[in-house]
Amino acid sequence: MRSDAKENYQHILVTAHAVISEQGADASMRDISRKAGVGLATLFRHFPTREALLEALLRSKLEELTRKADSFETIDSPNEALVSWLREAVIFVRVYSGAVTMMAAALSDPTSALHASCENLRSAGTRLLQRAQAKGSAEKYMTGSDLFALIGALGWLGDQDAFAPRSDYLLELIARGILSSQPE
Amino acid sequence: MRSDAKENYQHILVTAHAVISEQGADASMRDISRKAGVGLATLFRHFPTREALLEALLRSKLEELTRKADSFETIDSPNEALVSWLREAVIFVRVYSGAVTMMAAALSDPTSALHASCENLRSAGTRLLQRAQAKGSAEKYMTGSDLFALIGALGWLGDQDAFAPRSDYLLELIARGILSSQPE
DNA sequence: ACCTGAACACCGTTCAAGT
DNA sequence: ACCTGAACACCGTTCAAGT
Repeated sequence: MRSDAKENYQHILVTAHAVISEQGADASMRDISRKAGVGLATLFRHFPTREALLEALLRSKLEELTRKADSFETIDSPNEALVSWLREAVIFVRVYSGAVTMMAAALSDPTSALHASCENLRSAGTRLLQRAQAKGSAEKYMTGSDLFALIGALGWLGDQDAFAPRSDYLLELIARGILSSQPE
Repeated sequence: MRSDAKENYQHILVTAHAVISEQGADASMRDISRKAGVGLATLFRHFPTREALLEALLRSKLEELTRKADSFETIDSPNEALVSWLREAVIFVRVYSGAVTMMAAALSDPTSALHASCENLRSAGTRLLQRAQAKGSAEKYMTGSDLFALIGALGWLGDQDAFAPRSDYLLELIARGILSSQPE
């Protein structure tokens, strides 16, 4: 990549973070390019889709969350490990309002630039869930996709002004639903 | 209203239902007006906002759901009454994809044409919740807004292709979270 | 190799002009 | 009283032309 292109790339990322933080994941691409002081076509060559831009913005944080899932496996209580990671995941998907809906769409669209990242997140959670099913009290019919779905639902709650103040309480309520399996 | 205006009004509603069923609650207003064979300005005079159009489309079903909440109060088990109505409510908010997000926004916007209808839905659910808290095992710190929030979250799940097939299972899981209060 | 402005086909909103 | 076409300021996408 030529050095002017590299500068543009970085500058677009910084500006995009600022704009999307303020306006949400469906912010105007034109607006981002204007505020980055770059031609609109330049933005689209670096990031051919909105998903590609979001993926670049989220990549490092997604990897961090995946690593965290691994490290949480060392927590004594499998139940507590699962719920603690769920809390972290819900905080993460709320970085940008509307991001979680885009991530959910990416899961069922293999051509999305966000698809692989979301798959990784799902499989990271799956390991914690399976441990809590084997050695804890997690619902035994639940899948990694279900866990992702609940992260999504809680993220959506946090995006709604009317519900955001109660999202922590509702996370704990849903956690009780997850952990309600009876020992045999 | 002049008779030609009345005809337009009805015809717009029928067409809007068809278009929004297919494309979701964020379908193009221009597209609706074109398919209704009516000037775009005519659509906007009858329904000054998208919310007003949605409200007109949902009104009768919303009233039906409110009545159903009343009749469910006669069900013996307060827990079962609450969860049965929750199931009905989740089915209802899924009539149009994206409708539930619009309803959530309407709750915290008193100027929205949908605001009153959503308030009514919330208070209908609140009565069933309070009965299940007093005589059943519903979470005692839960509010009517929380119940609406969970309906919204489950509706959102149903709007996502990746999660829709599991939304019934996840409803029952969340229902367990709601009913997990221990008798004292 | 990289960037840009302009064109294209859309969108919601508004309003002067028609019947 | 009611309707309409056109204008306005947007949007994402594409592409010929510039350096």
